[in-house]
Amino acid sequence: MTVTSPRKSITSVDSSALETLVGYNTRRASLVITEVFVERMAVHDLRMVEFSILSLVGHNPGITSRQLSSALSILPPNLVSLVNGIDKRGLVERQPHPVDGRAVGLHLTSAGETLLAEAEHTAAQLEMESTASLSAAERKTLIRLLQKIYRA
Amino acid sequence: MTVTSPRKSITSVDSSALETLVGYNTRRASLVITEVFVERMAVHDLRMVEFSILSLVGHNPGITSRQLSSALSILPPNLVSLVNGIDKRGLVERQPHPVDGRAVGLHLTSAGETLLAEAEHTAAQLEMESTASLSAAERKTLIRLLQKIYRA
DNA sequence: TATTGTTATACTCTATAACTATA
DNA sequence: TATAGTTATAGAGTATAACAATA
Repeated sequence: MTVTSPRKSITSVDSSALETLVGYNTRRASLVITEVFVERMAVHDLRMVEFSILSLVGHNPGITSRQLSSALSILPPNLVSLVNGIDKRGLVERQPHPVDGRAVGLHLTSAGETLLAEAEHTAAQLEMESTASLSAAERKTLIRLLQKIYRA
Repeated sequence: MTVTSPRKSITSVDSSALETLVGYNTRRASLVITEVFVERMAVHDLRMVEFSILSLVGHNPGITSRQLSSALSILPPNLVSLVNGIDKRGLVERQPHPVDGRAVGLHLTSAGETLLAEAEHTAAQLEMESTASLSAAERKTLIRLLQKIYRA
C-alpha cells in the first residue's frame, strides 16, 4: 500500500544549513550594512559606488578610469556614466594624463574635497552604527579575516 | 600669481581609506566567494538564489513562498519566476497548505532531494576553496562575527 | 481589513561587442 | 597589435502598484 506523508506547515524557518556557509553569512551581513549605508549617505546624494570612486580619486589624485575599474571591480563601460555624473556635479575634474595620451587623470575639485570629507565622516558613523554589536577588537578581526579572503 | 599644481600619474592604487570600512571589506569578500560559487554551481545549473531556495525547501518541507521571501530578503513578486523555474524543472512540488487556503506549501521532489544533496556537497567544497586562506578556527570566528551584524 | 500569491512594470546593476584614438 | 575610453545594448537583480482569492 502507498502511504502519503502528511503535509505539515512550518512555524519558524530553519536556515541552519545555509548558515554554515561563509558565503551566505557574508552576503547577509553585506545586505544589512549596505542598507544602512544607502540610508545615511542619501543626505550627500551619494550611492555606495559613487562614494567609493570619490574616495579613490581623493586619495589617488590623477587616477585613471581604468585604474578605478580594476580597483573596484567595475567594468569600464559601467564606469562611464558614473564618472560623468560626479563630473557634471562639479565634484571631479578630468585632466590630460601626463604621459599617456589615451588616458585621463581624475582629480577632486574643492567641492569634491569638501563633500568627500563630509561623506567619510558619515561613513565612519554609519559603520559604527551598523556594526554596533561588535567590539573594536572584533571589528578589527573581522576586517582582517575578510581581507584574507579577497586578497588570497 | 597662480601656481598650477603638477598633474602626476599614479602607479599603484591606494585603497587604504576604503579598507578601514567593514562594509567595503564585506562586499569585496562577498564578490570573491560569489564568483567561485557561480562557477562551481554551474554544473548543477543552479544560481546562488536557486540553491538557497532549494536548501530552505529541503530543510523546511511545506515552507511557503512568503516564508521564503522573508528568510532570503527577496520580495514576493521576484520569487514567483524563481519558484516557477525550479518547479518546471521538477525539483519542487506545490502542495495545498494544510491550514491556510491562500498559501501553498513547497516540497522537494526526489529529483530535488538528489540535486540538493549534490549541490550541498559542491557548496561545501567551494566554500573551503574560496576561504582556503582561513584556518577552521578563523572560518568559525568569521561566521560568528558576521552573524552578530545581521542578527543585531 | 489584512495577507498570500501573482501580474505588470520600472529602475538599477552587471555584462558583452564594437568603435576611436593613442601607444 | 594592444590599450584607454566610450557607445550601444542585453541580461540579471531589485523595487512598487495593483489585483484575485482567502483569512
